[in-house]
Amino acid sequence: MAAALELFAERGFHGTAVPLIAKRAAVGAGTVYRYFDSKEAIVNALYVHHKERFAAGILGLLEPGQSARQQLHVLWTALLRFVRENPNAFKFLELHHHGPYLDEASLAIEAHLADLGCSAFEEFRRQKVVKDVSGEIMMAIVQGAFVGLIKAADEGRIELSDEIAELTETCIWEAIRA
Amino acid sequence: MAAALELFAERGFHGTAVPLIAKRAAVGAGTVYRYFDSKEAIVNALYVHHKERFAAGILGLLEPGQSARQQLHVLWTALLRFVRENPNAFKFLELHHHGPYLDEASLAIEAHLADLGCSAFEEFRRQKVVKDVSGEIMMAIVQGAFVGLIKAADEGRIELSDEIAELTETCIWEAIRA
DNA sequence: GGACGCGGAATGAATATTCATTCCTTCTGT
DNA sequence: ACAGAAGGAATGAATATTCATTCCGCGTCC
Repeated sequence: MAAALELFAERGFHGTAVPLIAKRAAVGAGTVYRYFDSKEAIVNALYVHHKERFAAGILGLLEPGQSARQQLHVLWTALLRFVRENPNAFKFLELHHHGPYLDEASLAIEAHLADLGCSAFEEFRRQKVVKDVSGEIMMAIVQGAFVGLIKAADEGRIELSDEIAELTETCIWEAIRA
Repeated sequence: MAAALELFAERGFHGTAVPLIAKRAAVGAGTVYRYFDSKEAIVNALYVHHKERFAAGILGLLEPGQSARQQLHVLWTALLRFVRENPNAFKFLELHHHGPYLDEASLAIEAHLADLGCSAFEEFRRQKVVKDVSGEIMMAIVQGAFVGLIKAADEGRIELSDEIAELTETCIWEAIRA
C-alpha cells in the first residue's frame, strides 16, 4: 500500500501500472493479487484508509466548545500537520477526489466528511460569527485556498513555514468572518 | 480537439484512449494522426490553445489604472465568465496543470501566466492596499478558493449564481485586503 | 485521372490479471 | 532431535485485453 500510495500520488490512477507497484514494493506481480482483488480495490483501500486517517487527524483535535476563530486555528494547524506528516497521502486524496473508480464506501466517507465540515460552518453562521454564506461555500473557499497553498508549495512557488501558515490562516479567517 | 477536450476534462490524459477521441469526433482513428503527431501532441495543443484563450479572456479585461478592489472584481467576473462559457476548458486546464506530458511550450505559458498574476499582487502589496504577503501566496489563495468553488459547483454542492459570485468575491477581497 | 485525405482494420507494445510452480515455515511421527 | 510431509504465501512467466500508432484500400475533389 505504501508503494501504491507513492505511485498513485505521483502519477495518478491510470498512470500507474500494477507491475510497477509490485516492483516498487519489491514483490512479485502476482503477490499484489493475493491481497487485492483488482487495481481498483487498491485505490479504494488506500482512499478509505487515508481519508479515515485524515478525518481522525482533524476531527480528533476540534473541540465543539471553542470559538469559530479558535476552531479555524486548530483546523488550519491540523491540516498543515497532516500534509507535512503525510504529503503523499494528501496528494493522493486530492488527486483521486471523486474519481470514477471510487466505490460506494469511498464516496460515502468523502461525502460524510464534507457534510461534517458544512454543518460546522452552518453552526457558526447561525451564531453570526461568520458571514451569512452557506456552509458549502465557506468550505469550498477554505478548503480550496488550503489546497491552492499546498499545490503552490509542491511546485516550489512558496515555502510553507509556520509564519506563512499563520499569515494564511489570518487571510482565511478574514475571508469568512462576519 | 473539441472531442479530446471533453474526454480529457472528464477522464484525464491517461484515462482517455485515442480511438475513443476519434469515435467521439466521428472520425477514423487514423485521421487523428493526420493532424497530430501523438497523443501528447493533442494534450499540448489543447493546453496551449485554451490557456491562451483563458489568458486573453482575463488579461484583456484588466486595466492597470484601476484599484485593487476593482481589479479583483474584474478578475473574479472574468474567471467566472470563462468557466461558464468554457466549462470543459477550465476543467481540462485544472486537471492537466503541471502534468508530466506537458512540453516546454505548455509549461512556459503556464509559468508566464503565474508570473503575471504574482507581479500584479506584488504591486498591490507595495501600494499597501493588500496584506503584506507575497504575491505567490495571495495568488495561491485566490486561485485555490476559486477552483474550490468551481469544483463544489461541479459536484452539485453549490450553485454559482451571480449573487454567490458577489458574495464569494467579497470573501476573497477580505482575505487579501490590508 | 490523379493526388490527397479519410476510415478503420491491422500491428505491436503495454497492461491487468491468472496460474503452475517454487520456496519457506511449521507441524508430525519416530 | 530430526527427516519429511503439508500448507500457504510468493513468484514471474503466460494470457487476454487494451491502447497508441501505422498502413492501405477507397472515395472525393480538382
